[in-house]
Amino acid sequence: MSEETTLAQPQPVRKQQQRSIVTQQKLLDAAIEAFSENGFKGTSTRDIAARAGVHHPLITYHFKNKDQLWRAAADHIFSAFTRSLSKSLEENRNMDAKKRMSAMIYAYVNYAKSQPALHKVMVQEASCPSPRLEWLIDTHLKPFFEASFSLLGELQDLGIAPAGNPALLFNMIRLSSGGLLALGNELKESSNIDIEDPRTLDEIAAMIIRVFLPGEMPAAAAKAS
Amino acid sequence: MSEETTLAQPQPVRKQQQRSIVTQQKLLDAAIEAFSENGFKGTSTRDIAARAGVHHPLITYHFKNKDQLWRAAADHIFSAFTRSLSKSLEENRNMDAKKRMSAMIYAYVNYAKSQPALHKVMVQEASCPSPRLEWLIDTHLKPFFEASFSLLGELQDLGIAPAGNPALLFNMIRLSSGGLLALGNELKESSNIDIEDPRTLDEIAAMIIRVFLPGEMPAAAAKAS
DNA sequence: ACACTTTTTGTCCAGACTGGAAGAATTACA
DNA sequence: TGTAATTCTTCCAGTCTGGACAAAAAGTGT
Repeated sequence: MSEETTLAQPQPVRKQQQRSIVTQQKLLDAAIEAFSENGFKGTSTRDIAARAGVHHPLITYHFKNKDQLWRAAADHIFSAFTRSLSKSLEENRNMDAKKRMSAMIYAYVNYAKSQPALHKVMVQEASCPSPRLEWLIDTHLKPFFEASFSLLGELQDLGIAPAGNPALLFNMIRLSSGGLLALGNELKESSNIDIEDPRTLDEIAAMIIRVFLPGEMPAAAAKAS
Repeated sequence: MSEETTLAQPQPVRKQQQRSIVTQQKLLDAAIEAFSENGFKGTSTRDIAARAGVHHPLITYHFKNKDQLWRAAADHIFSAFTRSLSKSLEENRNMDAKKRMSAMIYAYVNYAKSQPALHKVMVQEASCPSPRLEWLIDTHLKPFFEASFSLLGELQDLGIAPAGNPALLFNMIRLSSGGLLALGNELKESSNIDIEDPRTLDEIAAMIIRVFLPGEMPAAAAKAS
């Protein structure tokens, strides 16, 4: 379920051809782009096919229908996202809680920049309850969120993060990074913030840490949390 | 340009009829709802008309076309929004800077709850540069944003708000309130946050103030900023 | 080289879409 | 009350939608 290739066909007798993998990848990339620009309803399968440089009936062939294509595309970016964040947590396993959280914030900001669709898709789907939204939350968001809540709780106990509902706090962090970067063009015009400038990304991450994790780690707890 | 009624016709010889005003209002409300759910491309004029309980050619009659209807609808909520925030600033003109900013945050959170379209529309339009986006920024966002930047700068000088680019800081505040509330359904599922509960709104506003305005006003500067 | 499978292409469909035309109904005002 | 402007309704044309299908092409494995 969580991997691409061999999505539509039940059990291929022969191995999947290279060109088929390429087509699927092109369709997924195009789908992410299109869906994040125009939402699910606002995107036509023909538009996706055109962006991918491919004939539109190939969508039916590879992904069965528009809904399945959406799921595959969302799965694609969200698993890459959680993979990237898990990796960051993994690499900093031995660091103290503040360093771990900071590293995660940097990872979040960078991934959100490279894939703003991540947040746009959420906003578009969050409008009204839909099977797509539910699937997305259960499959990708919940596990990662719950881990973050507890890490934040830890930081609150240490007096590093401000008090209050950690879930709320986490979502504010999430919006200050992912939500901010999703606004892209608007920020340039309205606030003279250029997210294309790599220094801006560091500035954003640094500010999030300054704002949401203002405390310092006590020397005693600096090694193990 | 900034007011509804008499949008399509050049100069009506007779005054506008009551039923016409009602129809326009119903169409505007329906349009806001529909556009915020499905984006510009994803919304059909027929859908809007159906939500408004009105025949679809009335859109042509009252607003000329889909694009003009979008502009009228956006104008509607954004001018109500800036009006609401200006009122808050006005009422607290004599208070100190922190109180003024706090009041604005409360106003922002409350308006974003009652009109989540405000933020959804921005995210949907921010995807790619569009004449609609530019118009929205120039007409409604920029004036209000610039006032906020300078108020925030003031708070930074007083050591109340964290240091850094005030424009960035302001946008984080904006996303932590408006962006958060736009996620509505998702938060309930993913983070067990119920934005329908009025206490949640207070909790959000209080947390934003705690996080973004952690300093206290110096006694000397408490009266005049 | 061959038969057989996977992948792509071209074409078609029924329904929904936008924008607009034209006439009927309603209302304002003298 | 009569009539002319305003508002609403009914229809149509041309385009786009998601999806279906057969036939062609390309690749696989023996």
